[in-house]
Amino acid sequence: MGTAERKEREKEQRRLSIIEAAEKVFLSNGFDNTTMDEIADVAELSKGTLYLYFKSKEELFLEIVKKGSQILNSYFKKAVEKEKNGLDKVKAIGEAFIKFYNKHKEYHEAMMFDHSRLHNFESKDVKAKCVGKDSEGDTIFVDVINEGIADGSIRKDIDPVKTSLLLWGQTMGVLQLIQMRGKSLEVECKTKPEDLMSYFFEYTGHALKA
Amino acid sequence: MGTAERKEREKEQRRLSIIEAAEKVFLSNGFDNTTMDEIADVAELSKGTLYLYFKSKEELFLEIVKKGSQILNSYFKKAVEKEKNGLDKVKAIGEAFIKFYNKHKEYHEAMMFDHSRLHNFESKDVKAKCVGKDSEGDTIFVDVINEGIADGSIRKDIDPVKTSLLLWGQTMGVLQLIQMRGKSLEVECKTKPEDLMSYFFEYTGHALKA
DNA sequence: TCGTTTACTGACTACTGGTCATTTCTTAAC
DNA sequence: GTTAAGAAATGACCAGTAGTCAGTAAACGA
Repeated sequence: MGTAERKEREKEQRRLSIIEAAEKVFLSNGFDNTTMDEIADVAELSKGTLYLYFKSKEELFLEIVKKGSQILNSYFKKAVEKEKNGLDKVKAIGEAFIKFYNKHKEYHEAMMFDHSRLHNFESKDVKAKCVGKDSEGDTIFVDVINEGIADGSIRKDIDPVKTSLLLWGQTMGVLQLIQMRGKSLEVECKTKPEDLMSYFFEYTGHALKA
Repeated sequence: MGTAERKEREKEQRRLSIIEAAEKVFLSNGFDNTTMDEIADVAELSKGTLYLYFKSKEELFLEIVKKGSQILNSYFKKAVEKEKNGLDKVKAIGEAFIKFYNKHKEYHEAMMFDHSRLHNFESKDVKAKCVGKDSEGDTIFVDVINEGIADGSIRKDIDPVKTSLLLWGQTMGVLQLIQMRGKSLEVECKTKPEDLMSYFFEYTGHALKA
């Protein structure tokens, strides 16, 4: 009989509905201003039940980070398809990042938060990506750089792995700077976030091109 | 009579001793794992007293961040003195950052934490620095880049202000990546943190040099 | 129908940032 | 030396919240 299977499905369904509820609350209120009781309310369950499905508040939060990084990843894949040479693909990835940042600011914020606070946790998707691998084991960044070296659009004396690490770190850093100093940038430096970003692309292009 | 002055001094002294106690606890346990009671214990005062001198736990924490960024600043100043041309000074600043990171990991961590979590607070020293100004109003980064352009060591078509913002953001980002992925870097990418950093310098040199 | 397993509940605990009425100490005038 | 006013410090207390667990309800199989 399919009872066991049905139960399995229902359990998974419940799990997903908790994540959905958590997503709503976390993304609109942030980690610190979200209570487990609130999530339980939205999920129409008691707090205790949440702990049957997730070990802790942080673990539940990580599910949202994971979703965000999956979305980001799909942006990357789409961006790469359109371009012909390696260097353009690198730029397209950068632009995809910005697009993601603009369309999903809440996800981005959650991912940043995770990045800087929840060290102790394992989030394969996010962790792996900055290392050049996404959740499916692809090495988008490294591949694209290698492609660029092969097709002559990227200079030959760079190290693909190190460079992909660098680009990831740099992009995160610059975005973080923009996110936090947005207003003071304009006031104190007369620099619009978009301008700084496109300057960053230009700079990176210059650093990589053959 | 000097009573008032003496009281003033004593008050300042108390303030400093609270900061000192807070520093010990924050730097060894981190923000989240530190309680105000613990700080009060170390300072040999009651918790209530802490709140006579500091508005909140976060404000007290910011004092530590401030100290860190003052130390960092002194590293920068020293680094710049030694070098002759602009590009070398930029590199020296980068190396100073690493030196600071290695010698004062706990401060660096505190500063990172502040950066990513305590948005709402004003920490002039830190905030201003990434914008090219330190607490005394100097614009070390921008100055150094301008110097490099003038002496011909840095290419003329870069924007000093935007570039200094970029370099700051990038450096923070790369360091953050190293700090968080230290072990997995070596395992998954066969890349030592130091190697990645020196590669970063090389890369930056290439991007800036005339 | 009934015993058993599974899912769920919500009152409870432990902890902690922040408050404030009360106590203790200091000072200066008499 | 005494005392009253003011300053400094205290710690019991409050409110909020992550996480627990004994107990209840529902689903199931016999």
